[in-house]
Amino acid sequence: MESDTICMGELIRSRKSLKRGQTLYREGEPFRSLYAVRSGFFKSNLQLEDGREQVTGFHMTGELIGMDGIDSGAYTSSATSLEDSEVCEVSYGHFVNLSEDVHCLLPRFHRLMSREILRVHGMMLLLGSMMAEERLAVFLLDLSQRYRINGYSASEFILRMSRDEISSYLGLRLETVSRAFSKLQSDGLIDVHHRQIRIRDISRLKRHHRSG
Amino acid sequence: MESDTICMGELIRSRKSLKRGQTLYREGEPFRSLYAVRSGFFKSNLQLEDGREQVTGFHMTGELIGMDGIDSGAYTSSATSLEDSEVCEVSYGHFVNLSEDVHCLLPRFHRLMSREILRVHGMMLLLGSMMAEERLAVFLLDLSQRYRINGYSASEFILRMSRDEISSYLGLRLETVSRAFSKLQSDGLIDVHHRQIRIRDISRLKRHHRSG
DNA sequence: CGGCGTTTTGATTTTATTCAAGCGGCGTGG
DNA sequence: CCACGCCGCTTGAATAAAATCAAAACGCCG
Repeated sequence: MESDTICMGELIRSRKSLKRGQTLYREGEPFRSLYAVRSGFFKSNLQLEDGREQVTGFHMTGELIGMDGIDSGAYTSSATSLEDSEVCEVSYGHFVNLSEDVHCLLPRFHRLMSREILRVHGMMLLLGSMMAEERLAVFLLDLSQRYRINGYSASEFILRMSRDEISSYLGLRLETVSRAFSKLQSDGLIDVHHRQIRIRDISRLKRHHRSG
Repeated sequence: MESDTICMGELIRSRKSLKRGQTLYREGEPFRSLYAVRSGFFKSNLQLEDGREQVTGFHMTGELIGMDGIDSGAYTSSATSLEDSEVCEVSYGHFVNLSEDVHCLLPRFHRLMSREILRVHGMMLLLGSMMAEERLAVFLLDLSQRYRINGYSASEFILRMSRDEISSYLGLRLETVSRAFSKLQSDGLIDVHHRQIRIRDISRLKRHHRSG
């Protein structure tokens, strides 16, 4: 095997650009690579035979996707870009080989997988025990925090996904999501104009998600 | 570091027995170990400040739990035995060291983490887009399959968990779960007597979960 | 300006929750 | 051994929440 730096180079070299709406990988395709989002925005979703769809996640810069393919060797979800995006393709085989030599990789990878488990456990809590408005409030707060982490405004941002995609992710119907947006606005917690969101009162929005 | 065999010995030596109702680890405790279930039955659950609880999983022989602690270094869920159980404690530190030498460990571990991600994505689908009876049908089919894998009957088994724990897991109320059990029974799909379950018509139960 | 896709809003129905009561097995103590 | 009370579960009736069906508003693009 070659030197670390070359391998490291290989690892991060293969970039891909995707136009809005393009699919990065599809449910059932053989799993070869993980993808680190460099810029842009993605959704992951599952399909049920009868046509029902479940959006399982939204992913932005700095996040790693494709880990669901490791178990069976085929992706179990599809990933689609919601705006022009760039990813870094990481060959899983290369990664495993490389991590034998480069010590710091493995713990980081494990933490990323663990974090995905946490996230989805949190989604179970949301889907299992929160009401519509609370779900939306938690969703907006989560987005807000992730934008902040990436250096964007935490209080003002543009939704990259449609109401329909939000509704699937939150286990609601499109109309219910729309009503919840309207309610949060009329309560003075947020401003909504189409996909433009402004959080007016973040602490009250957080409290919303306790007291219903 | 000592020889592989000694480490391997260490890795699997530390067994723990738990009586029914005992807690293996609690949300917030520092993360040190993963646990492989050797026998018995566990539940994992999250707590919300306001008292709401979400059961995030049920775990039986052969399954690995505790992976949610890797990211932050503290467990983010609690694990409780639902019957007298035995686990094998696996020090995460030891495991990582050992996996540098013993090649086969890492892929297996990654697959187990990946599998947990799959499982919970599936739960998102269930919680996000299925109705009460369908959720219960899917739950029973999943249990059935896991019992089969472990060499038990797939068509007759005893539930280790209460109606309340099932309802939390399925994002429903206890009463709704009870009604769903009764409905599946009156439809001739299953027999229920308290916690004793018999699946009468597995293929129809599977279809139930398509057509509602 | 007109048409299209997306979103919002309204009225109604369906589904699950809530509240309340009853059942039934099980263990305890008389 | 039986009666009692408790706990977990089931069932019923009323209520609340979200889904569904339907229509109107809005922004976008040609």
